[in-house]
Amino acid sequence: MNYENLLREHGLKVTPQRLGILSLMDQKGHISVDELYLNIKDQFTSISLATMYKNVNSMMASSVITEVKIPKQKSRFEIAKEAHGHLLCQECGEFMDIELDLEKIVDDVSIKSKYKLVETSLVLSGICPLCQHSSASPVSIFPVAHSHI
Amino acid sequence: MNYENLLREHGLKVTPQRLGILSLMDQKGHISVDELYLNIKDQFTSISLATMYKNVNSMMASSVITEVKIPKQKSRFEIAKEAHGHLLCQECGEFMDIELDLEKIVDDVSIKSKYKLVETSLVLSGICPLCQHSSASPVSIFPVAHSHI
DNA sequence: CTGAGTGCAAACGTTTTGCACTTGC
DNA sequence: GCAAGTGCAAAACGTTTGCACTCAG
Repeated sequence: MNYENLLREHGLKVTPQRLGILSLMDQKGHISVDELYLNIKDQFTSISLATMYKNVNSMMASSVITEVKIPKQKSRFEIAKEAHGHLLCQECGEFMDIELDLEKIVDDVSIKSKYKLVETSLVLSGICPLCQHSSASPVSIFPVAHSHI
Repeated sequence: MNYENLLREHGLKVTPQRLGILSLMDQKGHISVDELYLNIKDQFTSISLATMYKNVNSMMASSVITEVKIPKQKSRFEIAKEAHGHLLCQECGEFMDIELDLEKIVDDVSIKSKYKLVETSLVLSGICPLCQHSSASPVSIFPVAHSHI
């Protein structure tokens, strides 16, 4: 993915900090502001949290990235892409995209409500296959558990 | 609805404050902590915000209420009920429940991902019928706009 | 060159915590 | 009577802002 063009297309200046943020976001898929900050300090030792927030906010405003709000967790951010859903393991915190075919539901709701729908946000939560078997541990709340390698 | 039993069934003590919170939540449907606090001060002049948060947290922990996270907005809380979705007008902030038939999608995702799904969170956002016609105002961000009477 | 972006410190709003007091059961 | 809940003030967060400096275009 070409982050420079991505930024330019949305009218934002290209800075090393922004490139770092986007590349990290692209690698990790979904990431919270503080994870982002912790990780990026390796490359930009003097970057400030304020800069992180300013960039996250400006990139959200220009729709370069989007915020994913997850029940009982802090928001994560991802590079904007076509509509899709998210799947969360409540045990180990694994979090992934899922393809989504909400057309039927969206059409149905549009007709009944007469709303003009422009955005959908779906998060399904449950227990991933690994957590179902391994350690039938009761209430482990993240962060981190086993690795899904 | 019988709030006293609701609390007892979930192992929480019945206090006037909690009854007030639940009744308010029931009336308003979805409400944020500070709206809750503002409204409840009429009845409990000396209630503290800390108590509000403690109660919201304990009732969430015992699944008496659930949190609804909405893109670009503060969380609202509602009394727990069967799975359903939410519909938000981005213009005026109208927010309502919608019936949901996600069975097909949930089944599909379960099979493909092997997750055991236990929770779904869906928010559809768009423009309500009234906002589509009335004032084609550009970027009005809430709170409050016209009344949907 | 100029406006946008950066970094720092301070300010802000929200949520949590510790502690003494009160209340539900 | 005792654990749980309440209220207050203080602390801890997360996020934003103002300002001087730097850098991208």
